[in-house]
Amino acid sequence: MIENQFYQNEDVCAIAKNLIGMELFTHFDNELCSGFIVETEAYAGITDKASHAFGARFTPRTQTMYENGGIAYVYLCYGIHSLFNIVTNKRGIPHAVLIRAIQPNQGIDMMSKRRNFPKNQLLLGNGPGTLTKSLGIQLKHNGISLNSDSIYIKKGLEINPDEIISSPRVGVSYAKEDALLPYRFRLKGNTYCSPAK
DNA sequence: CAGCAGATTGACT
DNA sequence: GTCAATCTGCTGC
Repeated sequence: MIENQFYQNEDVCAIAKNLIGMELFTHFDNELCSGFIVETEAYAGITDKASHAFGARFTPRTQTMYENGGIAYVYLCYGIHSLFNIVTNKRGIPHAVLIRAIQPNQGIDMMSKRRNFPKNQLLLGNGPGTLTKSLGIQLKHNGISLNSDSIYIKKGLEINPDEIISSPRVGVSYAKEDALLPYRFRLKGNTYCSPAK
């Protein structure tokens, strides 16, 4: 089990990187499912324009991000898709790591069932909206502890730091401000990563 | 209070 | 490649 101290580190990017290769478990309705995290994205709260907490915005929806690290932040995007985030840092600092893709490991039958048996298993976890559906994560799990019986994370694959690719959203001079925006981390050569945008 | 954009996905042209 | 589905929260009237 991962200690709360890990989640409450102030370096959200380091956490996003360390989460690569870890195994995410869900235990709902007596069904155990898990997958290795192969792609994450760090959201550095108030300095990240893409974050809902940019500019220290505080709404009923985002208040979960302001809690202590180590809980889940499940957000409904476009009214349809649940996005699963891991809240990091300490209370009052809205940092989070979005899980963008997983590689299914345990309970694949159950995940397939939830997704209505897709032909390709890659589809089970190759996007932030699809992995939540496969694992059974729903809006009502917003704010749940990541050390609970329902959702928890363990050390999974041993990852060589060389195998983790980080991709800043931009790398050019015309957008200095945006150069600090979301850091994406992915497992090199892993086919389960989400579609690049 | 009406209108719009967005951390997305999947079905259809 | 294009577009609808559909919710939250911001902006402007």
